Formats: sequence, structure tokens, C-alpha cells
Amino acid sequence: MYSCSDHKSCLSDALYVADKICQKKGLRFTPLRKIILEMIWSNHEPSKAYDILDKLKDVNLSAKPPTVYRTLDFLLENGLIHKLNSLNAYIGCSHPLEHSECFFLFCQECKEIKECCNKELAKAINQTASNNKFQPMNVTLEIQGECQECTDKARL
Amino acid sequence: MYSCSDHKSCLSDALYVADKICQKKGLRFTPLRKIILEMIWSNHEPSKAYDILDKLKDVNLSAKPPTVYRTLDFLLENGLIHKLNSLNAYIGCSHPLEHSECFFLFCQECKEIKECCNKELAKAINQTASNNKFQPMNVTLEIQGECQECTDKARL
DNA sequence: TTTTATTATGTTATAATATAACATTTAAAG
DNA sequence: CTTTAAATGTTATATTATAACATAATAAAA
Ligand SMILES: [Zn+2]
Ligand SMILES: [Zn+2]
Ligand SMILES: [Zn+2]
Ligand SMILES: [Zn+2]
Repeated sequence: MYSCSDHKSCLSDALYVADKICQKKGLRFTPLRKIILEMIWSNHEPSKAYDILDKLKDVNLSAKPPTVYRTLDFLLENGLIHKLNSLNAYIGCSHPLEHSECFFLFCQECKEIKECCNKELAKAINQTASNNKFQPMNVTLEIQGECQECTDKARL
Repeated sequence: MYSCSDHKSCLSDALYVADKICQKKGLRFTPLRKIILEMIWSNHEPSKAYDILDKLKDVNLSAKPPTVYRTLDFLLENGLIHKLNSLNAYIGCSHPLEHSECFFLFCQECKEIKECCNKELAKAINQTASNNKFQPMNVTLEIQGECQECTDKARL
């Protein structure tokens, strides 16, 4: 679906921005944090915690679940990745710090995920919450379905 | 938050509707399915699978995880409950069969959940998907925050 | 520059959530 | 009835995540 023209630059951009953000916030972008972010950005598919752990064991034999979950927490807290609750999986944020009104389209066929932003939609969500006298703090919007490419392929 | 005026009728209505739906669809609303739906409707808070299992053990000593998960699957498949992915919890559907464009407001303070529907919002979501050439099949929209009542209480 | 405090990581154990696979029982259909 | 299908029972295990405490690395203070 997402067919980025040059995924190497997706990856290097993400790492560059993460580094900048950590500098700015006075956070430490340690080798562990960097390698896990790198793994998550290895493609545009969601990453599962224990898959990350398995990969991590290739470079760090003694890696264990807390190693991964703590790092995921760090990356989540600082907006560098998102958690996809309906998949129990994680994906790199495609524009850290810019804003938080993001949602996700994920294709059940090709597994790719697209992070989308839409002010109108964000407004509609806030409006609805407000109609219900509700103060939103954390919004999960995950849309599963099929992308155009996969729909086209299926028709052939 | 939800402060239904008479929860006994929430419960009995839900069971009545479930029964009707099962009849109409030729499904069996077995005692197990009924009691679990009843447990889920015991309040307007999300129910966790293993809490349901514990309660179930009071009436059926040999109950085990598959007992619960299979029943949850049945109730989910037939639209009688919803799963809240961001909580790994389940909640009774407040209007089974009517439509599927629902989303959830849940108050982190009082733990109550409100199922909401809003055609405009549903339209906005579909429009956004469509703008991305994406065919939505399953939408998760969960809004965590604070309800008016809890905000007011905190101010006192 | 040592000392101290803080943050990050290592390690062991276990909690919480969910499913696979196969056996038995119950109900529906023929 | 008898066969078939659906539901439930049962055992085992997979998957996801955290608690609690030990050690190491870095930063801040003295
Ligand atoms: Zn890319
Ligand atoms: Zn696709
Ligand atoms: Zn009620
Ligand atoms: Zn509340």
C-alpha cells in the first residue's frame, strides 16, 4: 500500500528525527533505543514485541522481554512510535512531535500501515466528545480494511 | 458517567434483545451465553475475560478460559458485545443490530463506558478512508478521557 | 575528580490475555 | 432412533506484558 519510493530514506529520516528530538528534550538515544527503533522502521508493517525480541537476540543474546518493553515505552512516551491496540503491535510514527491527531489505516491483505492525519476528522471526534460532555485525552482510531492496490490485485 | 436511571432495565432489556436476536437468527442463546452476557451487563464498566471466568467459576467450578473466550466470540460475532482493544476488555452493545458505526467514550476516573453513535463522524471516517483509496472493514474508535461528572467532582 | 544521584539496562520470575487440539455432551435434522 | 452438527469440557500451551530487584553507565554535585 504505502509504497514509499525509497525506504532507506524513511529509515534514515526516522532515525535522524528521533536523534534530534532526543537531543532537544535532553533524552538519551542509546544504542538499544536506536536499534529497536531501527527494527520497527525496517518496513511499514506493524512490529510485534516478541518479534523485536527475537531480532534483538541476534545482536544481544541476553535480551529479555523487559528489555524490549521498556524501550517500547520510551519510544511511545516520546512519540517516536505508536501502539496499534487492535493488533498488539507497534509502528514508527511518521511525523513525531508534529501533532497527535493521527489514525491508522491497515490493510489486512498486504499488512502495510499508513498513518493518516486529518484535521476535519480530528475536529469531528473532538466535537462528538464535547457533545457528550467528555474531555478526550487519548484517542485510538484504527481502520482495518483493504487498500486499493490489494483490491485491484484481487480482481485480476 | 452513564448514570442510567434504572440499571435493572438495562440488564433485562439487553437479555431480552439478545434472546430475540438469537431467535431471529436461529442461534442458541444457551444458559452459558446468557449468564456471561448477564455478567457483562452487570454494570457499565468494561469486563475482563478472566474476571468473567472467576465469576463463572462460582456457578460452574470447571469453567476454563476457552469456556469464556468461546462465549465472548459468539457474543462478539453476533454483535451483542464489543471488544475494547485499548483495554483488552468487553462491554455490552447498547443497540445490537441497529448499526455498526459505534465508538466508545471511557472515563479513566469512574471507569464507565458510553457507546456513542454519530452519523457525521462515521461519514467523516469513511470519507477519510475513501480519500486514501481504502476500503474500511472494521473501525476501532476508542476515546479515553474524563467525563463531566468526574471533572466536576475533581474541582470540588 | 571522586562521590552521589539518576537513569538505563540486566535478570529472574510471574502475571495477564488468548488459542490449539482433541474429547465429550447436547441438541437438531433426517 | 440414528446420524450430524453444534456446544461445551478438558488439557496444554502460546502470546503479550509487568513486577521486583540487581547491576552498570551516565550525569550532577561536591
Ligand atoms: Zn518507507
Ligand atoms: Zn494492501
Ligand atoms: Zn444501566
Ligand atoms: Zn467518569
